[in-house]
Amino acid sequence: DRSNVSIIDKVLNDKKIFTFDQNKNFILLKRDNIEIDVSDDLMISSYLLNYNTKDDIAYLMNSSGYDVTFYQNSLKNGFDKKDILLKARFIYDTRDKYIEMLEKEEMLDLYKDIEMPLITVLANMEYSGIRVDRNILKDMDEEMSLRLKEIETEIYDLAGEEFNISSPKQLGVVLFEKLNLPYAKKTKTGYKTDVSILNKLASYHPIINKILEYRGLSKIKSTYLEGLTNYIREDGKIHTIYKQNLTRTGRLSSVEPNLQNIPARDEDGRKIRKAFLPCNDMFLSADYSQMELRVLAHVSDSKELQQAFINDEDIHSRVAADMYGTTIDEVTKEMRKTAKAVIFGIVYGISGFGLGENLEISATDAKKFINKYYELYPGVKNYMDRIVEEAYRDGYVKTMFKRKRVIDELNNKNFMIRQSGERIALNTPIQGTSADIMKIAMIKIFNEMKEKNLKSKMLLQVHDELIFDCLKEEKDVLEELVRRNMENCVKLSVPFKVSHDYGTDWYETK
DNA sequence: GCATGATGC
DNA sequence: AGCATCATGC
Repeated sequence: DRSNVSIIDKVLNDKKIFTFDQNKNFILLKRDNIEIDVSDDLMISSYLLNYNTKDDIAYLMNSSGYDVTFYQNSLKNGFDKKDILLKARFIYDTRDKYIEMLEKEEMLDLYKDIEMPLITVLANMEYSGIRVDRNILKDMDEEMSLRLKEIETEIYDLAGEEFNISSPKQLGVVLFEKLNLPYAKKTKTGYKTDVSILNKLASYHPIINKILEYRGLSKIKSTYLEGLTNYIREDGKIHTIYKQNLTRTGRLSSVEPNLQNIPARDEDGRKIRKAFLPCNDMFLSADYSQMELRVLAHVSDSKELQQAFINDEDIHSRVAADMYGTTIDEVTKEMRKTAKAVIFGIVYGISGFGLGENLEISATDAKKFINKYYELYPGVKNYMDRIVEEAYRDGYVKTMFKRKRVIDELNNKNFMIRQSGERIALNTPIQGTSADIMKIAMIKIFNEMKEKNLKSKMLLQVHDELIFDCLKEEKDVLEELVRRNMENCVKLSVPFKVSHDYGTDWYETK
């Protein structure tokens, strides 16, 4: 009921305000040009403290003895006034307790200096939205329908029968029983038919590449061409929602739609980006290069890795040269690719098995690469041993900015699950610290843009990348401001490097 | 509602 | 192999 909404800012003007989900409040009130200054948000504090709150305070309250209606049910059956009062009372009554718990966990700074200020930044990005041209998507969709129809016919011809290509179950039967192809691997429900399996089969039968193409194109059609169109609003824009209380590492997630997984690598898919357009003159995109590896170099205090970044070397080539005992100039594409896979493995908390799968070599050979890497970068090895030991001792790990993640997997009876817990312990401080730093950069950039009264807007965040809708007269100021804040908001033992690009659509903005 | 498989960093 | 979201089949 918005009939009395205009009195809200008068009533709340000089008060301290505690909320649950200020982002939602912000966007509701923004329509009436009301901006209130919120001091505490229970959804955020409970998230940092590892409570399961989702987007509904009912989860939190009902797990401590209340019986309030879940938001989804209230939407269906109407809101009960008593319920609303109970929730408000709960927010007010528990505020001090939650602040105390944050302080005890050393997360008060994280809460006050990062997560609370970030709410406004995200709400503004969501409110701005990004312009998407539905006609571009429609044209691409029509072309895609034709291509899919063609491929479909070719697949039926090659298979000698018609079947549902989108059903992994039916496809498995065709490939492994009818065509008798090798590498048949079972899942619970049938045969595995994912990319890695199909790639191995490509040289055995021409149907395989057609299936891979069909899978890729139908993903583009259903999720992006059709999916995105459904989210274009009256204003011609897509307004994604950033979830600030979901991931276990501190990253954001993006939903309805997810704008953090718009195709980038595959050329066919990448074309989707042509439909994303600026409202001002152009997009500016700025991304951290090798963010997680730089964070690893810092948290592990690996002098060798740090030196490579200080020298601004191509890190994958550097590691390849060291691993194979050559100079950087002698590194081949294949050597670099292997080194890159090993480095990824390190960031994800390596196992010989996992790396072997990825490189399609035996686990034993993969383990040799890993050992070689440890020899070259003893600091990284020490870090990995230390963080796993600490995780077993404490039951949790923390990021550089004290974000905490409890790892229950480490107490599991199952060896595989404990191993997975060790990988989580290795990866979370790296991924989480990167997320912390990106959040700090976003807040600084947002505030400085506001201070300087810039009309350009921050629109999207994709983990290590920010996208702005830029006015041409603000181009130079914005570019300098963004780079300076991203590179300098946090000082590590290695420099951060930010690269940027401009474009009149998102496709052009490499 | 779960499993599978596509997409991103 | 770490962290995610969405579409589809069954």
